[in-house]
Amino acid sequence: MNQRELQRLETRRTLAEHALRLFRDQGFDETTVEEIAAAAGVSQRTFFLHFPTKAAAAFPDHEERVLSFTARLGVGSFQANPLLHLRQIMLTGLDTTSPMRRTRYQLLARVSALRDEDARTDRDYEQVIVVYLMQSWGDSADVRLRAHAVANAIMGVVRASLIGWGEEGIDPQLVCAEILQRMFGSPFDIPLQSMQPVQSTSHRS
Amino acid sequence: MNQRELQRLETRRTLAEHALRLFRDQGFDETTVEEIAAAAGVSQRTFFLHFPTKAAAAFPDHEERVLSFTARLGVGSFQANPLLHLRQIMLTGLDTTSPMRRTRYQLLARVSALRDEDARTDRDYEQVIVVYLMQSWGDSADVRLRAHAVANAIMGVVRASLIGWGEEGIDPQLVCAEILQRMFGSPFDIPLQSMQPVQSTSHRS
DNA sequence: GCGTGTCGTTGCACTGGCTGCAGTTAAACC
DNA sequence: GGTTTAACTGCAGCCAGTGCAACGACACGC
Repeated sequence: MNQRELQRLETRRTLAEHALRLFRDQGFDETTVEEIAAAAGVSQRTFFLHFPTKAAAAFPDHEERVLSFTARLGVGSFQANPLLHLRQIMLTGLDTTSPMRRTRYQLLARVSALRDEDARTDRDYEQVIVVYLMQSWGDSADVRLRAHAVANAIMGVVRASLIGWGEEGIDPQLVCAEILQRMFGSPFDIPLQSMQPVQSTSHRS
Repeated sequence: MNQRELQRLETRRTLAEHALRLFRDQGFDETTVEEIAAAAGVSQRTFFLHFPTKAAAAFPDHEERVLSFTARLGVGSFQANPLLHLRQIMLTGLDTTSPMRRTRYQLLARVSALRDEDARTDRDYEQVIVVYLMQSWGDSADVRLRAHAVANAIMGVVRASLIGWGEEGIDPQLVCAEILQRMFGSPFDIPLQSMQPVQSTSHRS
């Protein structure tokens, strides 16, 4: 690794660190980019060379996490049961060891601008999931829509679990595993394209 | 209705109309608030008296839709099967008759700033759904989390259906009904709080 | 009708996120 | 050692969004 690349990464890391700290200590709206840059010892212009928006500094590892997710999912390889595999990968991605991630999700509960950013990053995961599912399910407008629906549903569960983790410390893996199990276990573990329409609505009172 | 209120509503309607038209014709980023206001014959300052952000002008009926949704859901009344009732209300809310709504969802597919705004409005629905579900399921941190998860999952399906409608004209009611049926029909139609953890992962290949 | 208060609207000045551009410095390369 | 490259900087500027003081027309009580 170059000295240049090293310095660049260090600057980025420092910016993200101070950004999260300032957001937590004095609030998102009350923190200016100028302040973050000053705290990190660089100019405001440099901040925007590293992050496209102020909120993006709170998610500095987003890109590599998406890449890691894509790799672990094994887009390009084939699975006997893609949804089961997907659930497994989603769950193993929920590491609860990093205090920085915890701080981030605690902030999420309070700062709407960060929830916006979080929702934005989720769209990248959604795209990966859709591509992955369509490898197994086929390539049509109908299948694409189902893939989007399933991806949205899964990520909704994950998001709720993570916010619950930030707010109340509930282990996201446990609750997420249980709910996904119920959604995936049946009937979601068969390819949706092979499903027949359901007529009657049988349910208990 | 006052002449004043009438004029105010008319101004708001005109602003929203020109905003959507300009977004569609020349792009979101290429349209300034100044332009929208000028097209509607008012000042830029007035625009921000009617809408908090530029993007919000693309969703002028959001607040009343949430109120209508809340009313139709009957928050405050009790249902034998709340999830079944919720699904019904969500489906009847998917009216596909308004060309303006169609335009909006076509724009959603292209303009990320509007997807952000859409995600933001969805959080209001989520809140309503959570309150509604907790009336039936009880009031604890665990139940709240499950309610959020379910709400996110449902709205994910609805959102995907609506985008599919905008992009490819697929009837959102049909596909949404089918997928929600599969998620709700079983096992989601029993209160989650009464569910037992699931141990084994039985699935077909 | 008439005064008074309310309210939709306006202009202005200002903050702050974000960008384009031209330039400096120091590491990297040959 | 000279050239190229790239991280960083300063500056000027655009645009979204806000606070404030004011204006004018409508509403309302008398």
